[in-house]
Amino acid sequence: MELSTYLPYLVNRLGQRFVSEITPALNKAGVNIQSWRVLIALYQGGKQTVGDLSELTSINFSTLSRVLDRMEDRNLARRQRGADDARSFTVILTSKGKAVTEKILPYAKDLEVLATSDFTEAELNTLRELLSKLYMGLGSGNKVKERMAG
Amino acid sequence: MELSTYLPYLVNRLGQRFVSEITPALNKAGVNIQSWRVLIALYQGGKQTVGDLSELTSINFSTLSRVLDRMEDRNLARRQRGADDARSFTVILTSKGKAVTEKILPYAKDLEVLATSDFTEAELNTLRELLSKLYMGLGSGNKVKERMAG
DNA sequence: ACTATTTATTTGCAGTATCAAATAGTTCTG
DNA sequence: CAGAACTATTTGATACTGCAAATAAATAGT
Repeated sequence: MELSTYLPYLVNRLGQRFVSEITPALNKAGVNIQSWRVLIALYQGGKQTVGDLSELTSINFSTLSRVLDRMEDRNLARRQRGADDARSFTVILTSKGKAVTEKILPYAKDLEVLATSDFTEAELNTLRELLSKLYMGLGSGNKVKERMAG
Repeated sequence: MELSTYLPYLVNRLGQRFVSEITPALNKAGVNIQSWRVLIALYQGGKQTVGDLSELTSINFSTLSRVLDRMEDRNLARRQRGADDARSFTVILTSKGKAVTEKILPYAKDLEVLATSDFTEAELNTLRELLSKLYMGLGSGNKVKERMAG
């Protein structure tokens, strides 16, 4: 086990670093990392159910439920009973939520731009593609689980 | 802000997925994800101070302190006053810690192998290099912070 | 229509994380 | 070598997370 080439290790440490780099900007705006993930997901993806939001943000649905409580308390988002299916809730950004998102967005963009200033466009595209491919390859109900079970 | 190409997003969801894929194997062995990170770090890196371990595992030092408490309770690792510098503690794997690590290791390796079964060797190497390069580029005291401050 | 099953979300609870302050030990400076 | 400044780690307080069970609504089978 060579840690320095082990993908879960490489991905985890990078993710942690992204979080610690963006955190000061989030603090200034009074939101935490999870709320921020919800904010951009809603900002970009538009209103969606709690379940879809959980999938999109990779936040456990039970955790997400409480993140949404806090966001409602702070008037960043609202839940609305699903019109078609009353089991579900549709989550929407409030205008304050939108404003807060737009305040943070420049920092978030800068973070990526500056972090990749040594990258060529080709490298950037390759990295994005490989990260997506790997994510897809790890989807639930796949060969990993099958083999693990044995 | 296109979420599907935003690196912090791509990295976070992949990291979460790695965690959820390895978790069943960890549960069977009675350790959580943080303890597992410490275990492999010690297994591969040998004994080291709490601070070095925090750096290597990306676990907040204060969190790590308590993770180590639990690991000592479960006899997976031990702290030893630093010989040269008595402020520091050297953390070492116990034989039980080593055994548990070796029990989990095959699953951890499989996880990576199976997740990348569609990858060519070249793609794998590229991905690892780019992840490392990005991590290095985000190091503390760098241009990101400088520009963020302005 | 009536009960069983499935799906979406929340909640109870116990564990886990993080910030800031405290502790303990070291180094630097005069 | 005394005291100030620094470094490594722990602890207190508080907030956050996630599993499993509970709730609530939809759908299926009879």
